[in-house]
Amino acid sequence: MAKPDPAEQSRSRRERILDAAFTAFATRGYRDTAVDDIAGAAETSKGGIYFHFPNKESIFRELMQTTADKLVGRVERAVALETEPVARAEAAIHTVLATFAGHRTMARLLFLDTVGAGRVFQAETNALHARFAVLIQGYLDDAVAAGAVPPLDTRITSIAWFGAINEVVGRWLLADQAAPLEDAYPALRAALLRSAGVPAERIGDVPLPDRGWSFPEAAR
Amino acid sequence: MAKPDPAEQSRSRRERILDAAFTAFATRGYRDTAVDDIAGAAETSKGGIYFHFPNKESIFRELMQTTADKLVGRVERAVALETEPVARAEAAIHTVLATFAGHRTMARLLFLDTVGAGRVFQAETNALHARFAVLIQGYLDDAVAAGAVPPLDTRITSIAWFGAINEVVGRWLLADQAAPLEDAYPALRAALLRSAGVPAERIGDVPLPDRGWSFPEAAR
DNA sequence: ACCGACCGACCGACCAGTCGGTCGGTCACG
DNA sequence: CGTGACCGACCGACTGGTCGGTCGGTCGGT
Repeated sequence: MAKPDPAEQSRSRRERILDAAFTAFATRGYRDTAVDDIAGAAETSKGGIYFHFPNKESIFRELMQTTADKLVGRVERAVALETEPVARAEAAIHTVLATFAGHRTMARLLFLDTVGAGRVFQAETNALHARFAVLIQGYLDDAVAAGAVPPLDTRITSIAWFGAINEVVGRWLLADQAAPLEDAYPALRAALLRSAGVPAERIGDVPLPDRGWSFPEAAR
Repeated sequence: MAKPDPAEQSRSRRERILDAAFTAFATRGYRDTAVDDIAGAAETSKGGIYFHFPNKESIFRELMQTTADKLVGRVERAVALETEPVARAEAAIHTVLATFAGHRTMARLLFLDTVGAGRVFQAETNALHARFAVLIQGYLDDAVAAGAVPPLDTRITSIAWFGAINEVVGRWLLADQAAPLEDAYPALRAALLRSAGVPAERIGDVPLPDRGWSFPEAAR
């Protein structure tokens, strides 16, 4: 079957490695994937891998890069089909969910803190997130029950809340010289309350961030 | 100074280890923290640590547990001071942000995928998140410019959007037998659009999830 | 004399990355 | 053509280093 075909074979060997690494990283995580594992799955050897890549990290980087590119591409194409702003946003959200729904491994690679965490801690983290989400869901359920908020899917909403908070805190943590975390409070509060359907009057005015240097790009 | 005070000294040794581990895990991450590091920082020895803890993981678990407890406690206390549902939600959000603002290490331990990821990948992940957030921010800015949405802090909002999506996908990934990801779309879409101030008419009706067995608790 | 707290040298598993070597092919050149 | 120098792709045993966990031993207090 299909004689070696040297050039093609050799060119595809690199792809095979990438494929194998993709699956391995996505399922076992970066840290728990040994280069030998990848070699095995790609039906090659460690030496073969190090012929094509300078080190383990570069494989991961390339994978992240191209995978993210693929997703961004999809989103941008979907968005381009719409003209009305809200419809564009909807298209973006939908594309992301649809893509991940169809490519679970892609999701794992991109979105899970798959880098490093061993199975155990994945579970640990998961439990932690769940704990907070349930806490939030309780409050939301109360709000719905009290009629302060229209009926809504409190489960998804609470997960979204937690994710939003998590991300805002995370970005703050990783920013080199971040503004005080509390500066984010007004906008975050407003976004979350609105997302749960709290009427605008109840939320009140939200100060906008200073425009004109919206991103500290000047100091360079 | 301060004579040994045997009992107290011995009781506090455990605390010292916990403290040292807390800082170490929060700054270097779980994987990059060697037990010897903790021992050094706690001014004890590896053997001393293994006298108090069965293994490295248990130290981490205990830390996560108590830290989360502390935070949940604060939130619940703050919430208990309010009666009106929306005010309660606000209190919760505010408490979380305020706590983290004052305890950066606590935030790192709890919220960063600090488990395992080496510095490099932290940055990698950060860049990835930023990339998507900026993408979203672009769409939001457009929407604001087009008047489809009232002026708002698009930076924070886009971060929140990304976080929300990220979390929803993440939970779906980790769920043992999750409903199709697309089932989450209507609720997530509605939450996000509302959070950006899209008028209710534009969003339309959102089907509620089946109630009556809202959480598969029955099968046990 | 005994015990509980603690010490630190040591073991063994694991793994990224290296390096000497193989092997199929290719390309002058006679 | 045949052939031998050469090369690039690939192999896998090995190395160097790290790190969790162990274990025989010390030591102060009772």
